Amino acid sequence: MARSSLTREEVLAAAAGLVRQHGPPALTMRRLAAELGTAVTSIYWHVGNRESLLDALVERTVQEMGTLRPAGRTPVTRIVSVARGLRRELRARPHLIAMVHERGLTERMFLPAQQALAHEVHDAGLRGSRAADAVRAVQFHTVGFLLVERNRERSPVQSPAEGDLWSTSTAGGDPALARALARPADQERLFVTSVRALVDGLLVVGGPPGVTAE
Amino acid sequence: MARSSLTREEVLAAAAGLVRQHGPPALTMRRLAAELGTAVTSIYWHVGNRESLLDALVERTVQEMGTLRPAGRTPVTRIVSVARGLRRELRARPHLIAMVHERGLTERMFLPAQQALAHEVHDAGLRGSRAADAVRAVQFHTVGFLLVERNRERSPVQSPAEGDLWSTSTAGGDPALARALARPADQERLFVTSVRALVDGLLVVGGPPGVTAE
DNA sequence: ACCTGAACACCGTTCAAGT
DNA sequence: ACCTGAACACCGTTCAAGT
Repeated sequence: MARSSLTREEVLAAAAGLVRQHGPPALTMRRLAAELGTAVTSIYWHVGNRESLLDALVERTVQEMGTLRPAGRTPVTRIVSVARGLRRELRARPHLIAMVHERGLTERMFLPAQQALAHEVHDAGLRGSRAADAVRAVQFHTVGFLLVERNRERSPVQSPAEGDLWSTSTAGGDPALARALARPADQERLFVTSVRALVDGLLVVGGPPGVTAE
Repeated sequence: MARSSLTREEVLAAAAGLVRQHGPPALTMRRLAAELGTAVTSIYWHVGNRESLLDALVERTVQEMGTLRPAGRTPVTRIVSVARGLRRELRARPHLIAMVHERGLTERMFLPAQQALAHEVHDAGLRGSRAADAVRAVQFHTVGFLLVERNRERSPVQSPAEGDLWSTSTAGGDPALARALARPADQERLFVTSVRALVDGLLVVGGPPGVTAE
C-alpha cells in the first residue's frame, strides 16, 4: 500500500502512540513501519535511526510539560509545590521517566523545575553555593523518588517481601514500626513528608550542623 | 570443544565476568556460550533463561554486599553513615544498580540498610508510622540519588547543558548561584549535605510544620 | 527528494535428537 | 542427566536500486 507522503511528524506521532499504548519495548522500527503502512527503511530517511527517534520523542514530551508555578505563602510550601507539580506532570506520562532515565536526560527534564526552584530558594534567603546545593538536593530527591516509585509500581512483589521481613518484628522492639514497614507505603504522603523534611533541613539558618555555609 | 561438565556456578561466574568487564548489554546468551565454550542451549538447561540468569546474578551480588554498620555518636551522624555506606557499596558495583533497578529489585537491595535504619530511627526517638516514614524517606532519597547520579555519569553532556542555561544569569539575580549551578556538582558532598538535611528535617521534635505525628 | 526490497549481523528461545 | 545443531521469530541497520 503506497502512501502519498510520509512526514517526520507522522513518524513521531505514530511512535508516541505505540509507546503510550503498548509501552517503550513495543516501539520497534518494524512495528512502527507496519503501523504507518510504509517500508521500514522509509523511517530511517525521516528520523535517522532508532536512537535519534527516541531522542526526538523524549524532547517533544518534555516540551509538552507545562511550566511549573509555585503556590503557597511560605518558602517551604512553595518549594514543595514545585516538587509536587513536577511529580504530577511526570506521573501523567508513565513511560516518559524511564525513557528519559535510560537516555540520560534527567537533567534536561528537570530544567523548568530547576529555574523555579532557584528563584524560590533565593527568596528563602539562601545564596551562592548553598542555594545551588538546595536546588540540586530537591531535584535529586524528586527525580530519585519518582524513579524508585515507578520501579516499585512495576514490580510490586519482592522477595523476600518487606511484609515477610517485618512481620517477625526485628524493628528494634517497636511493633508499631514493624507494622508500618510491613504495610505498603502511601507514596504521595511519603513524598510530601520527605520533601518537606528535606527543605526544612536545607533552610535552617546557618545550615545543618557540621556544614559550613559559603 | 567439548567440556567435561558445565555447572550452574560456572555459568553465573562467566555471566558476572561479562557484566563486570563489558557492561550488562554484553551479556547475551550467545556470547556467554562462546565464553564458556559450550552450545547456547546448554546454558538454558542450567539457568532456565536469560531472565532468571539475571535474577540469580543480581541476588548473588546483593548478598555479597557487606552488612552496614552505623558509625558516629549522634543519631543524625549514624543514620547518615548508613546511607553513605550503602552508597559506597553500590558505587563499588557500578553495573549493579542499573540492573537491580531494571529488574524492580531496589527494595531487595535496600533491605540490609533498612534494618539498620529502623534501629537508628528508633534510637533517635521516632515511633510507629513516623519512624517508618523516616526509614523510607532516607531509603528513597539514597537509592534515588544513586540512580540519578549513575545516570548523570553515564551521559554527562546534556542539551541544553546546565552550564549554557545558567551562564545567562536567570538565577533570580544571584550571580554566585548561577555560577554554582553552572559548575558540575560535587556528588559526594551533595549527597552528605542532602541526607543530613533530610534527616535533620525528619528528626525535628513534633515533626515538620503542618505534619501531624501519629 | 523520497521510497523500496534484499541482505547482513545480530538477538532469545524451542525442540527433537543425541550420549 | 546433560549437551548438541537446526530452526523460528524476531531485532536494527545498510545499501543499491528505483521513481
